Amino acid sequence: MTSLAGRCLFRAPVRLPMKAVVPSVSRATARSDRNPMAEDMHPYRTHTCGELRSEHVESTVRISGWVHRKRDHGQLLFLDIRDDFGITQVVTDVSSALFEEMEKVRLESVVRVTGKVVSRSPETVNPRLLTGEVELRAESFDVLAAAAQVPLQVNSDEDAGEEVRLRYRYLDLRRERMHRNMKLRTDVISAIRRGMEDQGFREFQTPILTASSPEGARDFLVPSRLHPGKFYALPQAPQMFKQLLMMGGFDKYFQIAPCFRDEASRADRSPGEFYQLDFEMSFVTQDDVFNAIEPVLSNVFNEFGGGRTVTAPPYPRIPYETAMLKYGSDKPDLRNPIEIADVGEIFQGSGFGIFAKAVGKGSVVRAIPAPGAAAKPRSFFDKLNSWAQKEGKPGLGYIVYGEDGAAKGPIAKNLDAERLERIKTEAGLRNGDAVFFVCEPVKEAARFAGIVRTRVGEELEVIERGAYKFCWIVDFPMFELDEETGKIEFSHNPFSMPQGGMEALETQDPLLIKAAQYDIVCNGVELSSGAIRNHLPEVMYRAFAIAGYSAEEVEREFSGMLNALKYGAPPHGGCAPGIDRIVMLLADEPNIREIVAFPMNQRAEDLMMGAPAEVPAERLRELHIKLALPPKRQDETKTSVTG
RNA sequence: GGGGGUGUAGCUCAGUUGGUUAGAGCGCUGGCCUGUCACGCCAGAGGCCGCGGGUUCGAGUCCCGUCACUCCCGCCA
Repeated sequence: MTSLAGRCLFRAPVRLPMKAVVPSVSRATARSDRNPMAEDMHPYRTHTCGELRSEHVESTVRISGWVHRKRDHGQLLFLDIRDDFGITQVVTDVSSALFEEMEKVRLESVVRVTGKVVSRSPETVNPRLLTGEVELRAESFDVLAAAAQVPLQVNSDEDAGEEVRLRYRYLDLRRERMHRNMKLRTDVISAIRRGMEDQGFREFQTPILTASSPEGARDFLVPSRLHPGKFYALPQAPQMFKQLLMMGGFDKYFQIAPCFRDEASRADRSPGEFYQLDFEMSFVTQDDVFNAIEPVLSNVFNEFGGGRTVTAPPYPRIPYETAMLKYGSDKPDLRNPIEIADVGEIFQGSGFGIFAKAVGKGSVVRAIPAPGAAAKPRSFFDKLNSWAQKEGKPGLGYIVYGEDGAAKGPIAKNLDAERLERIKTEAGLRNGDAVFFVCEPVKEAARFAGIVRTRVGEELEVIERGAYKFCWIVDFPMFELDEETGKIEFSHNPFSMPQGGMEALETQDPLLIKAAQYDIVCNGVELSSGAIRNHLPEVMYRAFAIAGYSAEEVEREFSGMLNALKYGAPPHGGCAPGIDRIVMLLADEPNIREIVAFPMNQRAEDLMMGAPAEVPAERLRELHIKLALPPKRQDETKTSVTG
């Protein structure tokens, strides 16, 4: 925390119209000593608003900044002047000719104050300000840029509505929280760059105007003036380019890569565009990839995580199937100590008919331990039961194991002692714990047990705070069955190497083949997915054939990539953690827009710049585009263009 | 595309069972105040209660529609 503040304070800003942003104290002092109201003083400032200390007392200085707050005592006036570096209190009184003008100035106006630094009397020192030991007695005052009444209060923590915040983002960015978040973001990104470069990665740029990719999300299209009827696409990720760089013989690539997807937004998913730490390495195994990125992430999280504990490398590696069973999710939050157990077999042929019958029909039973919940009142269990009913379930059965070891509850009555003991063992329960049950077909059982695990963890407050818990989810299935069409599809990235290579593709049940595909997860947030890539064209053809693509189709869709593979591609792999989500975790913000300077709103509109926007008919003509708008609103139909 | 929440002063919000002139804090304007640091005190301006329709003697409040913002599902290889 303190290192952060220090960094912000003394970092050299880029956009300031002078050489020495934080001029040496002695120089500034010496100058003003020669000529107190120095004409050769910098036109805007000799010091920043976060800089003045006791040692500056008696020197004449100049600061510029925004009027953060006014305290008008009638005969005595305080102005807090704010800039990127801090706040300095300026004082004047009625004996000064400046008093009237300073009293009138509106909040958020940009002003310049020249005057003498004076020390504050001990009882008026403000320990919460970096500059709180001193204040500036104004000897000259100018409004450099007057502010209109602001639509949101910069000097307040009170949350403004998001629409207002986005429309006036430049004001929102002045506020402390956004200012802190944006500085964190830039600092995190430069730390990541340093970390990657230290590991021997080189940063490359890849095209922004590229070809539409047939798989995955919808892409944004860019019309071509020179090629009527043809479109570029913005990259959803530089996936193919980074692989092509490997084939170009570069050993280790990375990029803070902009990615564009025309998909709906979520709180943790920004609409339109986001950034990935995209990287790729040649001649590597999965372990090599993990070993390369784990220290970079751990270092960044240790440096900027505000003292929270961080998983030390190597991170736990959890097979996909295990994750679905034990956590009911492929992005488990390991801060929650609860682990789900599979107990369907124990209910088979038991006296608890509902579960016994369902298991006979192929359902499974998952046990979700509730540590210490035996001490909870009946209402606790009732509350969870009615919550489950609201989620569309018949209810949420449970057994309570009392401190004396006796099993209680409606289900317990129908189970014999041996089964009750086996459940206790299988689910890792102790006396004083309770356990909830989910009985559903396997996929739904995993999903819902995962939700119950989270809910129970929250209710019992057993989720560890102050920690970043990382893990890898590995061994994703290569293919999956589309439930509607019954067809086999790639379950993730079609360019991943199937585990077992060609032999596996030719001899195994496709649905049992695992891919060399992995996700990195932190605190239940999926940071990225990655893979060891398929670098062999014949294996690629075979994999696509299983997913129902003919060789011709593959060649048509992926010709650039396939051709490159035919000229000797190194075995390679990589990963692409999301920068925005990393910063979100570090800033402890629940919404991704809080860590993006100029985000679009949920409907992918930029309210400040007015994007997207209609364009003049002339531009459309030039692009050979004719609009065919939906006949929804009358005022919109007018804009359709012929030509 | 679907579901939930919200929409009242420049900003954040309150507004009871449908009942007189719609309130508060901050900001804004004016007045008082020489040591505050979220300064304090007094006064004032500021409202198409998102918009349209309906029910009613009467609607910020109830109903229908619509728009906007937001959260979630679908989607995001």
